[in-house]
Amino acid sequence: MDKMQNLSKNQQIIFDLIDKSSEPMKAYSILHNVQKKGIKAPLQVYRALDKLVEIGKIHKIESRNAFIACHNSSCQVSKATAFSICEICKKVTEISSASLSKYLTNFKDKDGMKYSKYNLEFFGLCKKCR
Amino acid sequence: MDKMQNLSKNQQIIFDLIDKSSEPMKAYSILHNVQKKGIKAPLQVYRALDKLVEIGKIHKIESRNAFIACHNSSCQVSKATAFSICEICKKVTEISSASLSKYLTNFKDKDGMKYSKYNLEFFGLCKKCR
DNA sequence: TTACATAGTGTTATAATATAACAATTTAAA
DNA sequence: TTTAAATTGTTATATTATAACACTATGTAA
Ligand SMILES: [Zn+2]
Ligand SMILES: [Zn+2]
Ligand SMILES: [Zn+2]
Ligand SMILES: [Zn+2]
Repeated sequence: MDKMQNLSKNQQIIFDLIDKSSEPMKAYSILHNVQKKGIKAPLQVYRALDKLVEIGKIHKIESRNAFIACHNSSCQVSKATAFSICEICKKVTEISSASLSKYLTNFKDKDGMKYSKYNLEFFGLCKKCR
Repeated sequence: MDKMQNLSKNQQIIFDLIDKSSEPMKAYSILHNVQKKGIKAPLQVYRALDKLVEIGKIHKIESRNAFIACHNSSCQVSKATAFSICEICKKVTEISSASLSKYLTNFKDKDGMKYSKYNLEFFGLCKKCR
């Protein structure tokens, strides 16, 4: 539930790698980078990724099949995520906007349904690429 | 730009199938269903899907790798999409909310950046599954 | 009409992403 | 300490998506 829990060996290795990376990392690129540390099979990577996503240490960028570390302390453990994605340089940034998360968390559809979770991906050109 | 343009043979076959479906369809399930109509290879499916997405006749549900027909005449040609997804029955519905699309289309991040496109996926339980 | 450009098709092969199944080991509680 | 839950290791396989190349249809403009 919180992000303080201890990670297992593989989880820690993979989290450290993603956390250091300046860009979202793909599963097989992660695999490549941790083979020298003894993680040899895709499944070992995917299992760690699943857990890290579940506890909110990382997020999956669905449109890119890639993973980034969460740097947003207020993000509700992977339950409410928003990202900006540059269509040229592919830079991905987690958006941390109280008003946006408030708006979406409270959003009700036509039937009055409220949602327990959302993922939002914005696309455009980043500062550098404009 | 508009949705009125003529579709090619393969595009029409694949659009008709997705449009008739009550749920999002996956590429290889589509392939399976159109083989009797002469579409034999994955690439034929993916090319049609790419085009249909581009012109806004269908949308890709990124978290599911599946495709649904657009039934939202006001949706800005795949540039601004929102869906609700039931986590039990997997039912997916395109959300058509003027206030939501207005809010997101006008959303500016901390640096004042406005985005040209977004995709939002809400998760929860649908009416039936609650 | 002809020439040209653009979009679409068919095909084979292969790349990239992700999970199934099973056995063993470690860790955390009761 | 015993038991349950989580994690690991491993092999094999399933699923999703693209590369490369040759050919065909369609629209447009001289
Ligand atoms: Zn986060
Ligand atoms: Zn950029
Ligand atoms: Zn739509
Ligand atoms: Zn449901």
